[in-house]
Amino acid sequence: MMSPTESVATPKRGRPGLSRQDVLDAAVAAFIEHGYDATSMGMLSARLGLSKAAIYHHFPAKVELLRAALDEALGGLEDLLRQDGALTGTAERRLGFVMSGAVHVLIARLPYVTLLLRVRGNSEVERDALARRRAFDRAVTALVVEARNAGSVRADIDPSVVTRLIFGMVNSIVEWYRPEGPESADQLASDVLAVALEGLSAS
Amino acid sequence: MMSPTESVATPKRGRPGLSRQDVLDAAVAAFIEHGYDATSMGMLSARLGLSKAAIYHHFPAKVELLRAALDEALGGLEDLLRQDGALTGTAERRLGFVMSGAVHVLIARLPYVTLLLRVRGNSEVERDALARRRAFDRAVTALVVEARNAGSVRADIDPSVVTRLIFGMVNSIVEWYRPEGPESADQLASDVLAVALEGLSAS
DNA sequence: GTCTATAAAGAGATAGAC
DNA sequence: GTCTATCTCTTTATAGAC
Repeated sequence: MMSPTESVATPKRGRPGLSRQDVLDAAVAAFIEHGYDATSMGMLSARLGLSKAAIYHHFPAKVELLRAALDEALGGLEDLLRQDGALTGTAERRLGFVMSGAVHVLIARLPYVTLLLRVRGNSEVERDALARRRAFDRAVTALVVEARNAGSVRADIDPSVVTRLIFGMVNSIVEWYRPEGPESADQLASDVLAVALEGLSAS
Repeated sequence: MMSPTESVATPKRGRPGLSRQDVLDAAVAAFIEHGYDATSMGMLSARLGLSKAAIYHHFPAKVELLRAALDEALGGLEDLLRQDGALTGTAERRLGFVMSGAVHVLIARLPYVTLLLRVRGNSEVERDALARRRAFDRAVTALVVEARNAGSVRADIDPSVVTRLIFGMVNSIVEWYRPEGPESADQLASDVLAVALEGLSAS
């Protein structure tokens, strides 16, 4: 996760010396609470205990904070589709891998994915993110269609409706999951897979 | 839905004469696109072809537009819990009634419910709405627990996790459902019930 | 790496005319 | 029922000192 040369950022050198990552994390938390547009640089500077101007040393504009956050979320999802479990095996197993993997990505990058799921396309950066998200959705729908053709997914409901419902369920986890809570990521991923595949009815 | 005296609003009397409902609908559409806080009175006035000041004739403050919209959504959900199908019959049938009914409320009041689901509690009005929404969630969770004790809902997963996952699926419909699309509300409600109860696996 | 000061634009809301 | 004009505060971003 870190380049050998420790990259460009200087985690601690000035006085307080906030890192680029510190600034980004605070910004993402604020964007989630108030929405990106409604979050002012003044609110960020208050959270960080920094002047507004100092933030511009780390990021050249407000929108670059958003871009960095969304890229973090999308990178995780796109990596998932490139992994072995998403590419080899039966359609059913690949679909299960992607569903479970999406839960893990969502939890591992919770604030970034939360922000991604709230983007509505009100700027160029947001529209770019939406396009990448749609590409991910299309890949998953293709997987559902494959599994359906193989006879492992129910054929009485439109595949894109099934995909939307299942990923609606997965994505809704950002609304309530907290890392300090009782559920582990593995447990939750297994619960999601169980409910998605078998439903909530008692077997 | 209409009082006998046709209520206080004057749908058409001045010159263009926009009704209170016209203003509210335009405001809700804008709040959904940009978020409540990020929507300015100037944007609303531009959408309506009206001056900013004219909006204050219909609503005394920006926050009253939000209050009216959220009340519309919450009223629909609260009514649902008071209906006969939610109060009598087996726990399993009551739960099914509420799930299916929630899909119908969501579709019938799509913009209002969409707005409700985006509220984060950043003002008194939003916190009041969240409290009413939590009360609805608690009632549904209680229904899940009942159905589970009766043996009709799987017991291997925490009831509140099951409730959250299922209503995450239901609520996600606001992200993509369009009334002009191919799916009818009845069809979608039946699809949701099928996936929620039986899962996506081929039977 | 952080600060103060500032510019230029836009915010919510009100007054008072018609 | 809608308008113009205005008040006051906050917005993003920059300049330049330390």
